[in-house]
Amino acid sequence: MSLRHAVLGLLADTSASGYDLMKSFETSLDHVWHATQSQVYGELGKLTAAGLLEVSDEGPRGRKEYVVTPAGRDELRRWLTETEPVRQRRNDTLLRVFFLGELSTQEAVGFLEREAERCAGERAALEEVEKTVGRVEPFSVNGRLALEFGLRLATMQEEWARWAAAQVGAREKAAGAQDGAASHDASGRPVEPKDPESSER
Amino acid sequence: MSLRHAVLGLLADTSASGYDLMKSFETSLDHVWHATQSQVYGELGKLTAAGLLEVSDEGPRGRKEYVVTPAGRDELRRWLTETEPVRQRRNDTLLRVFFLGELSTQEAVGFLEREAERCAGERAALEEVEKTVGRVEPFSVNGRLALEFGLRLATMQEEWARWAAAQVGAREKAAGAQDGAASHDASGRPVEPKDPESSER
DNA sequence: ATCCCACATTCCACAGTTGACATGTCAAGA
DNA sequence: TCTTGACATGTCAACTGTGGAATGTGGGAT
Repeated sequence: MSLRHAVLGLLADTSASGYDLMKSFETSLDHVWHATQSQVYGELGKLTAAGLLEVSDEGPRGRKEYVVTPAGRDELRRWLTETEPVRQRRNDTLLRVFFLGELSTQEAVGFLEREAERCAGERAALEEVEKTVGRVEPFSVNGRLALEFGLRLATMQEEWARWAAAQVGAREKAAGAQDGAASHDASGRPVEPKDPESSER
Repeated sequence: MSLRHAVLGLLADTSASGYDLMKSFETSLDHVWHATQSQVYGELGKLTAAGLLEVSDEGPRGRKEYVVTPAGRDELRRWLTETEPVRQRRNDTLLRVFFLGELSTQEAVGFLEREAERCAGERAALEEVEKTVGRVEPFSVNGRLALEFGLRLATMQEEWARWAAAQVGAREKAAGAQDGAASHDASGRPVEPKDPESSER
């Protein structure tokens, strides 16, 4: 559902072609709202049919320039002010954490350490973006908010993964001769207590 | 794709019926891997047809008890050790952050403050779980790792949202008589710089 | 005996996502 | 002139996800 709003939002200030929008999705929004060609062109058609967009111009090569209609602008505002963000309900890494008991402690620690390294790499990349942005041009004010989120998230995840690796590694030491038993909880089931929310927005 | 692995993982230690699995998804895994009835029963059929599960028992009311086959166990291990977690590529909240410029500063601050309150509530709920778990029964060792992740995530998100609200609010003050201009960057487009990664795993 | 709720399974129509495929045009460079 | 890569659009089939609906059974309480 938010694809339509992403398209409306991108067009809110500047009209653009489908191809331009694709570029925006690839460069700026890829990790905030990934969208494929099929989706974007499909959505443009739907939004136009629904009267939320209109074709403002046509150029060479079949180019169509889209602009938001007043109805489209209203819909964008309605979405922003009257609906709640949809929370994410799936997290592949955490799913795997639940089943780490299927692995040896060494393998489990390895998984968590790889995760930490991946996050460290991501944090470094974001820090690089932060530097570039500071030097090159006035950064989008809202883009900077999102960048900070990404930085804090990467940092948090890295720290958690390192902590988790240390926890799992420490269990091996404490378990000593009871390695097999210590990899599982009392019932051997990792799913018995109420699961913590790990939803991400 | 990970639904199949979630099912395999849940069955790895204890055989269960489709209905039991549904309960596990609802209670323990709902925020780690949400799954619907259609999906679970559908997947059970596919996994059984593929030889990764088998029906070990049948009971009253058409009950079928499923157990993982050796091939199923191998597939679970392969997934855990040979594939990387799929990263999330969409985040509704951050998408909205990109378009906060469409709102008044007051509205934008309101959005961020509501977000912070939601996260605070989530953190409180997780802390409650943490306490309950400490008192009631031995908590799954891996479940506790996930719980800690959820806590850190909620905390990080709350702090970020409060920071962001303060940033946006401070811009209003600094802008003073230039309120309209200050809500946008130089070009009025929130998407120009390379977007920070906000992917969540 | 009857009722009701939990146990238990199967199925549906629709929407969203993926990862391409396909075709055509323009403009710059060789 | 020809080539090539970017510009530009549209479409497809398969899969996943959603939010139910539907049907039937067992067992405990009244």
